[in-house]
Amino acid sequence: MAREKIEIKRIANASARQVTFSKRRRGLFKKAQELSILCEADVALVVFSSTGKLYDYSSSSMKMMLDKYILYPSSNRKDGQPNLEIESHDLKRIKQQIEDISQTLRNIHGEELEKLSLKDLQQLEEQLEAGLSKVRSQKGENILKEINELQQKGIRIIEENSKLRREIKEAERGHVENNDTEESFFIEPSENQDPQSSESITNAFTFKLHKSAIKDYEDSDTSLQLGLSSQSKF
Amino acid sequence: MAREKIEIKRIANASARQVTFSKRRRGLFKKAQELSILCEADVALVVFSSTGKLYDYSSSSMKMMLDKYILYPSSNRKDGQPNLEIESHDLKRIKQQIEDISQTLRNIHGEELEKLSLKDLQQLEEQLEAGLSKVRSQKGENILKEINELQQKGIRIIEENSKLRREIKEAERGHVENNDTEESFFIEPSENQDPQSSESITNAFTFKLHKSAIKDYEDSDTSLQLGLSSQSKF
DNA sequence: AGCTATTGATAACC
DNA sequence: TGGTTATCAATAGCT
Repeated sequence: MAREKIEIKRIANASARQVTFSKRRRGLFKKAQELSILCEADVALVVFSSTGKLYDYSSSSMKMMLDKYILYPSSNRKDGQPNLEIESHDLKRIKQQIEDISQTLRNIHGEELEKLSLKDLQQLEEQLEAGLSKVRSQKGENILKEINELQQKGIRIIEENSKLRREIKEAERGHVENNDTEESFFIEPSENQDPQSSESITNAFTFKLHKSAIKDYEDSDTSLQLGLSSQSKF
Repeated sequence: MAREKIEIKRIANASARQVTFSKRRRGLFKKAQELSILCEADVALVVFSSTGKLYDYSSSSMKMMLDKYILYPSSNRKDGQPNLEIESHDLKRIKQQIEDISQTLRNIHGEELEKLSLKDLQQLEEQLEAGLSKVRSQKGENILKEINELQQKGIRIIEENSKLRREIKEAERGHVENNDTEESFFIEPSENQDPQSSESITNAFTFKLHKSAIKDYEDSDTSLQLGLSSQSKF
């Protein structure tokens, strides 16, 4: 219904097809709505584009429509046979799939293993080993990352610390009356006059953690867990 | 689109409404089909007349369409909120279950670990270790059980063997013509006249397996895997 | 995303 | 329902 008559067959040109889809889809939905209003009909329309996108319309709730459709007596149908296996059939299959997967999951957690053959157990063991290996590897990466971040943070704090100490020295040399107004960061200058504890508590902790972490990580990937697993996500 | 323009609202006259329903319904179904053909779209259309009569069309099978619709990911929907209210009852729960299980399963197989926090990874590792431990334990039990069965079988065959040998001796003493009609079981009597190889090959294998299995199982639970994992279920 | 010449759908009538 | 026809609505090809 336009400049030229077109044959009803797949439109070859993809973009032309997309345009036509948009236009005709709108028209179809409009007509569906008009029918439902003019004639008091219940209309449900579901369209999937060739790319899988969903468009739907229902004069009432789609749930009600589908229930109505599914429950429509098969004897009154023109297409005769199968009607409400719609739910039973596929839902059953899906439920079965979930059941199977759940069983696998239980097995993975070491439950209900009695039902498995030795072959199954062997496969399961290999799966778990592979997964465990990957999990540990990822954990290792995360730990290294965390350590790195802590290290960077430590370096920044040390620099800050040195800077502050320099400022304090200068301050002590001259005007003592300014001591309290000077902004202090992490380290209270008056408590850091012992040269041997020249790092703040925070710094000391950071680096202790760093050193032992590196060491512990290299020969055991679990020793740090308690200390680090309570950290936030990153 | 006709002699006069009409307002889109319920047609008061019942018979006029019925006529319009027939005509427009046909038009709607035609357009639905054209859309599906022209644009390679999947279209499903369900119409109930005001009297409750059902008319439906689907470019593919209606069952397939509705499944597709019901399982359409809620996140991709345009109508936003309570999307698949169709989700009759369990469907929502089932979908959620599938999501959860799939995610867990992927994690267990060591996929998509990047999204997990160190804490999550730690928990996952512990889960996998626990599961692995149980799987190995069960595998050990199964191995012992299989060994036991093989052992019992071996004993039975040895007894059978002895019995057969006794019968052969008796047969040799008397009527030799009966030799071929006698049923032989696992062991061909004529090939077992050497007293030192008095067990059949099957028996020998069984007991070799048994001995080494017990030994190997006690200090390593993997050495037997290749040999036994190809056995049938039991 | 608009425009418009055409085709297609259909309201009123039979 | 089914058919006819004057109109209105949808849209194909362009821009």
